[in-house]
Amino acid sequence: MGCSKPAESLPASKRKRAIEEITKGLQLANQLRSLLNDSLEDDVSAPAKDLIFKVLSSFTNSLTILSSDDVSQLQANAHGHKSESSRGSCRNDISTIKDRRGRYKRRKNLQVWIRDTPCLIDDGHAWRKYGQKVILNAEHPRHYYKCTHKSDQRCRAIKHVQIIQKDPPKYRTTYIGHHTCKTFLYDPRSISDPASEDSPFVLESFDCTITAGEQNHLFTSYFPSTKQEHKEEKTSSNPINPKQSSSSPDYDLLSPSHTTFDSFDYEAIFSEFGIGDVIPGVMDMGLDFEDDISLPF
DNA sequence: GGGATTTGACCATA
DNA sequence: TATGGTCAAATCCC
Repeated sequence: MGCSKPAESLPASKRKRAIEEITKGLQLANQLRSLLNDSLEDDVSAPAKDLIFKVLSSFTNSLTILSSDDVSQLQANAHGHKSESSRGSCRNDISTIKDRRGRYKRRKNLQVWIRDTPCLIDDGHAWRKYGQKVILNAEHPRHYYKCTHKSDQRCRAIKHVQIIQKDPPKYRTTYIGHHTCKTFLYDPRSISDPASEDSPFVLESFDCTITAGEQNHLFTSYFPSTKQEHKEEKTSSNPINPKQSSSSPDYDLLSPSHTTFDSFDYEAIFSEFGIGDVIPGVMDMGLDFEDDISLPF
């Protein structure tokens, strides 16, 4: 998470606007980069590309700085929140526990990130599956994951994974809410939490077959592995069902050093290198945590 | 034995 | 009321 000091003095509304503007700038810079890629010869466009690269980096850093206080705010606001782990910890009152079953507040208006990928991706966070549901008119069930650190660090991030297309394979991963856990195993210089991303977006058609050179360039400094995630993805041919045995070619792509990344940098990196499309989302940006945690915007 | 996954039941929302 | 989201006991696996 950010080593940079957040823009704490900035009012939430202004900060939100600033982020929106920067996000817009990021998109425009991306368009410019695409134009440069299309229209100019390499030797001519190299300086321009370099410039664009710096502009994109600058926007990315700005977003990181502006967003980096989300977690501290969340944790501060979460003070006094009833412990998740206390739920059901006392097994001698089963009837009481059963009575409470399913009593929860459904999350809504959370920030959402959607990724459509031809293979499953390791986002660098540890997830625990907590449910699976057959979705109407969907060929494959949806799988529900929450952050492993939900109980010990009250991290509220969850994700849903669903196969939306079989041939060619297409997985839709929906990230909901921000990671508030501090267990980041990655290089803190490079990694920012999804919490840093202030604009929901849809990533479409991420190409898992980028070259090794590109992968090294993109990921080498970014990602060691998450033990649990790595294990999960290595031991499963069906990435959505980790318990099944493994030999899927798709899954071979999931070397953690190559595919582990955080969503925010995911956008930044792939924007910068022109891999995959970043499409701004239109989803509600508000937050409505069940324990009244709220982001400043 | 402890942590992760499975799965049926319950609840919220449209 | 149908559907999706979450819970938690049972089960599995290392």
